[in-house]
Amino acid sequence: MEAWRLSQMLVTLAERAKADFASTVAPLGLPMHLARALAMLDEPAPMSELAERLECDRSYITSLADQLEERGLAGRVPGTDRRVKLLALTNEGRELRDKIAAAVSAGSMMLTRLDDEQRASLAPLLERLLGDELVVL
Amino acid sequence: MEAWRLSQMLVTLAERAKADFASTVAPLGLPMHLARALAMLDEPAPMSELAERLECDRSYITSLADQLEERGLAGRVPGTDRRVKLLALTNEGRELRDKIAAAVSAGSMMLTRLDDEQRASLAPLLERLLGDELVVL
DNA sequence: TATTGTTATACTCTATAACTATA
DNA sequence: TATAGTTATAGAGTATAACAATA
Repeated sequence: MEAWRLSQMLVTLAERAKADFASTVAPLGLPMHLARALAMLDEPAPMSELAERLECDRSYITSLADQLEERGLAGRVPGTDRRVKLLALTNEGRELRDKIAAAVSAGSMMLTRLDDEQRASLAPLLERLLGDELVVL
Repeated sequence: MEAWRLSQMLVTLAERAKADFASTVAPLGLPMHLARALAMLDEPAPMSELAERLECDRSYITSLADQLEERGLAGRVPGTDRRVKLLALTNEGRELRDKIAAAVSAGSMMLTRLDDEQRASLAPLLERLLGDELVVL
């Protein structure tokens, strides 16, 4: 069955893509989950929104936020609704986020294994697979 | 940067593909890692070979083998080298493996979101991304 | 009463190190 | 001495449930 074989490859690729990303980011001193969180903080976002975008529990966002704060990469700022806290990158956080983007662009599997044309044909397929949901790291 | 965006999508897809596979397989009573192991046991294989193919430590294979045995899905059989143990599917294991393949073929993201032509163009790109290593679930 | 974030806790997956048996 | 598998243990990542503050 073709779908079965594709699924097998996709799951294998999933493991590999994560390992690839993790090892690209490790030299910058970041575990993968923090790098992902950093990458989606272009603008301050409510913690509950992060939970949605990362598809994880709110309590885990608390833990991520604590770790980002400890490292001086982000801070909690109050929202207008006083129950809400926004997570916002510090200058240091923004710098690191840019370094991550550069490192991944330079060293990831995507660049080393595919040429321009192949990347161009892969993009719309990935978009389709990801569906209409937000495309976030 | 295009590579950066593709990497972001790929990591997101990685999470989703695994969740997709896991939830497809869950109704059959199997956690994902056991389903993966099952899928690569077409023929009896030394435990150390499984460790290579799953890219994990040998000790973890011991744990997987224990779980497969408890469920009556596979058994350890001695190899010619008496240090080696082969892991081999039972009949029950083979049946379940076939059910998994059928369920994934019928219900996975690959089928529901892509048409035949798109799947045909995705396959060679995935192969390229996976490189020359074994393509295994 | 419903929602946001926090705390405390526990579970799953996986690795490391030390060990046994065999080569 | 080196290799295959096992055992005991530990860590990372993440979830669940109960809770406080605010709406």
